[in-house]
Amino acid sequence: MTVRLSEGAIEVRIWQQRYFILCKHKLNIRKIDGGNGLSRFRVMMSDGLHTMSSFMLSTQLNPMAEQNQLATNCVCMLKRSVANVLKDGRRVVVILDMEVIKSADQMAGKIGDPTPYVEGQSKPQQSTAPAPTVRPLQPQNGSDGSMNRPDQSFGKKPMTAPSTPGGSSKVVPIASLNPYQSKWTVRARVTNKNSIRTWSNSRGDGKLFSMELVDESGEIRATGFNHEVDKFYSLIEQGKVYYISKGTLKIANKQFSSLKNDYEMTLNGETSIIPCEDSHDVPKVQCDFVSIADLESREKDTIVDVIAVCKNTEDMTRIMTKNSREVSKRNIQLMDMSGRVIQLTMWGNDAETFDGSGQPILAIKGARLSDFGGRSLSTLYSSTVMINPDIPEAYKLRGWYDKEGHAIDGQSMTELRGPGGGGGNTNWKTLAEVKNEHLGHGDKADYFSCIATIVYIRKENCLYQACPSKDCNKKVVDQQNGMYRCEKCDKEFPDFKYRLMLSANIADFGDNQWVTCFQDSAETLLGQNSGYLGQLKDSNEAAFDEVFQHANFNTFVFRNRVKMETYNVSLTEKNLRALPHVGHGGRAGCLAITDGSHTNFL
DNA sequence: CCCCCCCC
Repeated sequence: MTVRLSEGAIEVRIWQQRYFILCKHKLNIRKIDGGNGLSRFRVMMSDGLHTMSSFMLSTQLNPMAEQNQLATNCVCMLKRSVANVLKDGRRVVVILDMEVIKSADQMAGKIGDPTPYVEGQSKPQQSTAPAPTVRPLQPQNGSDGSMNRPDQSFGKKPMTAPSTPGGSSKVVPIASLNPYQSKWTVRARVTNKNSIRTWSNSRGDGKLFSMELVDESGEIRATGFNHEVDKFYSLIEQGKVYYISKGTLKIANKQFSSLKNDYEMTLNGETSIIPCEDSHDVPKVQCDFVSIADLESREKDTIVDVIAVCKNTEDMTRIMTKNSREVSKRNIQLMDMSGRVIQLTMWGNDAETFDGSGQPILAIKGARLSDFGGRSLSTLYSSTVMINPDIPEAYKLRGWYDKEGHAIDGQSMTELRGPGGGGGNTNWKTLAEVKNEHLGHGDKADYFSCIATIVYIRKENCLYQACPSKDCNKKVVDQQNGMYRCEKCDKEFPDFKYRLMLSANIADFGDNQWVTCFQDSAETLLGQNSGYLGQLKDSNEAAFDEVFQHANFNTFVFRNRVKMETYNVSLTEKNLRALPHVGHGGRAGCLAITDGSHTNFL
């Protein structure tokens, strides 16, 4: 079986759908702009007449080289590439996709007697226009067993860029963007636009927003900082299509993005963004849905796309994060055609506004898989939650659920813990075990439940004056002029709200332990709300004391978080000392009350 | 140049 190389292709600079024989490849150790140490392979190829050594493999083709598919004398067909002239005039062809159609051992050796191609040495075929004069070669069809996949080059129909301020740069597919080329335009749909965020760290501070762009070739994340936030943020509408020209491309940090692209785009001073009106052909979000049943075998913390029926919606709750921020949270249960169920936690605005009535279909792009309760999902800031999306998978699921799925309970991937959760894996401990087993001494907090009796509650400093704003519970400073200042909100208020932080000593048959109870559990323990207690404290000390007396010797089921914590013990010494403090630094979330014979779940 | 993504 003979192979015909694309003789002359190097000279006329036509790469796509052309056949080359590989002369050698080597690891290029030079780091590219913004590179993070990724290997880059440089390849020398011959078209039978000439050799050219300035082919680069895009990083997604690294496995081909690493797995030794690119041995000398194998024949390659270039499917997609981007040609590029560097500032010093050298030409580089970045190979985005290629196929080895003949391995080296199928070949007798090199083909022809090629000589190194020197720019300008041969008679130029075209002095000005780079347009091809040779007709495209037909790819060899399957007779030699090679696959004849359709060219994946971009766009079936001709694409014309609008006259952009920077001149007419060519519309290119997102998949071809790379750090070597700066003059390009993509025509892309904004599938996810994140709100403006500010940061402040040792390297400086500023603001940024990011968005996700999609065209039919692929997707990429784009970020604008500071000046570009002012310039572009308000122009961009999620779901709309834009011509975006010029931006900086750098290696994507996969740790923070699930998008299928090796690169990310940064909008810069050269960037232009122009709305595109006729845009129906540009695809919407691209998802790679994983069946819920398959989530069992996926690694924790991976980012996945899921489409499922919202089978059950729990009420929204507010929780306190470790950094004392209060945030809205809502759990829902999702089921798909695998018949399996998984819990999804949504946060913030998503949690507040979600309406699960009518059991909608949810498509979530970029949810994070957690191992909580076995397997569960959580949305991230970068997740896209689509309700009843207009895609075939959604209609299929709707039909399935209405016909049969609704009757299935569905085995859950998420085992719910704690009293009332139905799961049998509550981490019951006696207080002695908590100490002996050094719970809370690890990197992460431990959680345990116990049955214990209140033996003492400190009433000193149990109430504090907190910021009255809805989502802030920070202690305020009394300005002694009728105003109260919140440092966190950087505001003064004419009022405050009372909140509880209670130290209680609890005991079981073998030991006792100090625990800290925050607002909700403290109110449960005392049987009064914090506002009323605040009033009592100022108006009727005897009644206030009575509440604490009354709370003593009641028995509860406590659900606790335990974590060794450090805090400043002495401000009088010159050097602040941080001493470990075996902690009740956690939350004694009282989830249930027992009177010894009954257990009443709250 | 970000990269926070929370709670059980």
